Amino acid sequence: MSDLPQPATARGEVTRQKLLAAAELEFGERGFHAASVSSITQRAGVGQGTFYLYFPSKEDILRALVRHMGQELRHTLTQAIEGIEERLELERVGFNAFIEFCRQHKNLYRVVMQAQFVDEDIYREYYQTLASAYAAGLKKAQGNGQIRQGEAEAQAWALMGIAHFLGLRYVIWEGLTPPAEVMATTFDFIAHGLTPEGS
Amino acid sequence: MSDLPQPATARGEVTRQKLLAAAELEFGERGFHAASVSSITQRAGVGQGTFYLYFPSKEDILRALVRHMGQELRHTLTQAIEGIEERLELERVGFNAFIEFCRQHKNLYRVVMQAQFVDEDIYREYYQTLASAYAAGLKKAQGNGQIRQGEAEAQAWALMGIAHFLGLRYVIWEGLTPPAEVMATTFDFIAHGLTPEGS
Amino acid sequence: MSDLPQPATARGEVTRQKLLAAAELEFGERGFHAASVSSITQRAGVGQGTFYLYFPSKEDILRALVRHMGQELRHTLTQAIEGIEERLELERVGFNAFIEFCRQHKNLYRVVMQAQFVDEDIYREYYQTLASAYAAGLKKAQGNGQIRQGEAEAQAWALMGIAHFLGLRYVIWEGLTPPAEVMATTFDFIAHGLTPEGS
Amino acid sequence: MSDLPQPATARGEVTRQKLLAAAELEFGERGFHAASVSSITQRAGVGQGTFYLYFPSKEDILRALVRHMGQELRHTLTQAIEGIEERLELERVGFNAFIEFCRQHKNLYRVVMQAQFVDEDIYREYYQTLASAYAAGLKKAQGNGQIRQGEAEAQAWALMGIAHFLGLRYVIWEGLTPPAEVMATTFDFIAHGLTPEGS
DNA sequence: AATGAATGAGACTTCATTCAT
DNA sequence: CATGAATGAAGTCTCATTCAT
Repeated sequence: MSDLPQPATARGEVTRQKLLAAAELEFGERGFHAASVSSITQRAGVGQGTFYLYFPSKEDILRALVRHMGQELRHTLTQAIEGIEERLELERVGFNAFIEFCRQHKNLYRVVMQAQFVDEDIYREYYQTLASAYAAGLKKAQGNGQIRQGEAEAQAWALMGIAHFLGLRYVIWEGLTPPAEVMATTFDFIAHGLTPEGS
Repeated sequence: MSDLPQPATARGEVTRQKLLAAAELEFGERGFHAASVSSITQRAGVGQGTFYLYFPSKEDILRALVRHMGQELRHTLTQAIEGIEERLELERVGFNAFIEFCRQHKNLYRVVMQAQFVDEDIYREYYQTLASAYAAGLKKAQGNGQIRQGEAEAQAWALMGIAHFLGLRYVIWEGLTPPAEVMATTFDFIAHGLTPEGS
Repeated sequence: MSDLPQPATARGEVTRQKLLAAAELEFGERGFHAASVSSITQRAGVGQGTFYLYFPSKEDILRALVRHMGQELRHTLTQAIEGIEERLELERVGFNAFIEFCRQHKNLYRVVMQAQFVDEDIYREYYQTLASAYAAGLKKAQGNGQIRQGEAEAQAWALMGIAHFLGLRYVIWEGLTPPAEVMATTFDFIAHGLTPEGS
Repeated sequence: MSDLPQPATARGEVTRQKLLAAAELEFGERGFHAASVSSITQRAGVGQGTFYLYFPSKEDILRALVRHMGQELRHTLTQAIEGIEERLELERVGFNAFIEFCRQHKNLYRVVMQAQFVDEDIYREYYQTLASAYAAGLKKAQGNGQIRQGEAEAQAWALMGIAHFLGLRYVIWEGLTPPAEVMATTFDFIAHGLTPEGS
């Protein structure tokens, strides 16, 4: 019937980006249900009808947004840790990069959490994609003897949980980079938690 | 208008509990917005109007529910760890108790997360109350030399993050108690992360 | 089926009066629709169900109230003018009595006006009963040559209009007895308007 | 949320007028509370949601309607009496114009009276605006020696009361222009009531 | 490619009334 | 005589989506 809209023009792409940016703000501030399509289009500075030229429905823009933010996050982390051999150093840098990402995307948590009630799959995909990459790296580090042996999947989710909760507590709620002692204690915890027995 | 409705009879209390239980199911399955008051009352087996005899609004029953579940969780954990002196043992038992609580309250995560978009305060209160109690225990254990020194608050949030994410990944999403290796790896991580330098 | 309730006991009559008094306040303050039966019973200090022991419906208590207030008003006016022979003097006294009645029944206007939308007949009855008695008196005064000849009905409604609007403007809206000059001007107007040609 | 809806297109203005006209009929026939928004939109021949494009709430359309009818009435009266120098002649013409206005706006009384229970201010404004203009004219006529000295405000409200009650009794309730004798008696009353002592 | 007026389904909430106690 | 918990009909208002321009 109606093909999924994928405007090819540059002008169209600009409009699409404006809508995504507006949606991020609206979903973050008001939540998915309270954010109306009209508030999104107003913020984007386009007409209400224009929305449906780019997204088939309000749910779809949330899906697109979660995928987009997931990609950005993974891209940022990948860039940050590129070339780092030492695994614990990599963890530290990755953690810092995540915190910084949160600082620049205050709406990340709320957008992703809302997705759960709109499309459970997209929500799981967001975390699972992250976790798979994370676990793969840890598995390799286990192979190198850089970190403690064990279920890499479990380590990945545990580390994600730590980052998530500290990000929530300090960055999202208080708008701070976590204080130095918090960071120190956290790394102390992670480092000893991961360091192999004999080292 | 704004009289807090509180029918105090025994019959009334039964009705209130039925509504809370129905709301937990509805909010868990459908999410706050998709769950209609009428679906809650139908599930509770009472008339629509009855709802408003016990809760001033749909938002209020969510608030009540989050507080209720928070209390139940804290009560369960407190019971589980009662009398345990050794801190790492306490962590293990507490963690297991949390996992078990998740298994019995599959809607916990979804209910609590929804609260964020209805009443941010109640959402924060849920975690902060948990974290404060957790941090207090850790502080004491640091004093005893049972665990590594550091910012107890940071340790608490990190440990909560680990439990939360493993609960999400294994219990909520897959309906399992985490496999033995996962538990083993996780505790290995926690134990070494917390154990003091010299031990 | 259910006979119109007419409790014979003294205790019952007390309750009925409490309900009528409460209804007068509620209908006056909030208007018929905004006034709930439960607010009336609360104010009367009786249970909600008790209401229906005395009045078949919310509309019925308004009907009863309008009839009641109409009777009181007519009774008050009748008492006030009793024995006065001179018609203009009677008008003055009656007018003053009406103003005083308004002062003591601030809700009169609002209660009566609401009746119009609940039961047009009771509303008309209120004014027509008043007007008939008024016109009869004027007719007689015309016969005596005390006032100008003419359609007594028209005179009655005109005089009622004057009293009503001055009562609204000064008593109901401002809570005052109309200032002396206002009263003087008004009577000047009425007196000359009614005095027969030759006098 | 609270943007005042004001579609400015010509098509929009037509829709707005249709809604106002429909509301006048509905409020007049059924009263404010019994008149549902959906009955108004049905009568106007538009969709239910369209209502809220033009009026923020059901209360607001009543406010707009009362203001609108007040303006129309004042405009009609102003036109009718334009250029008339002799004050008593002006009163007669104005009175007739008012009666004619009532005949063409059978819902005027009911619409205005309802306003009292929705927004007391708009109700008072309606009468006060009328009364101020009326009193100003009377004051001037007093200055010219055309009418009896006195509190012009009191005269204005008395005259408004007369017109209102005769309009109610004959036009609104019976659908008639008041019979000739009624008009004659009324003017006789007014004329003598206003004519200065010595004339 | 863009617009924004129009739509109508659907949800929360209130409240008159009933009835078992 | 009195009560108050329970009911369910009904109404206001929001908002995603469509379509003619």
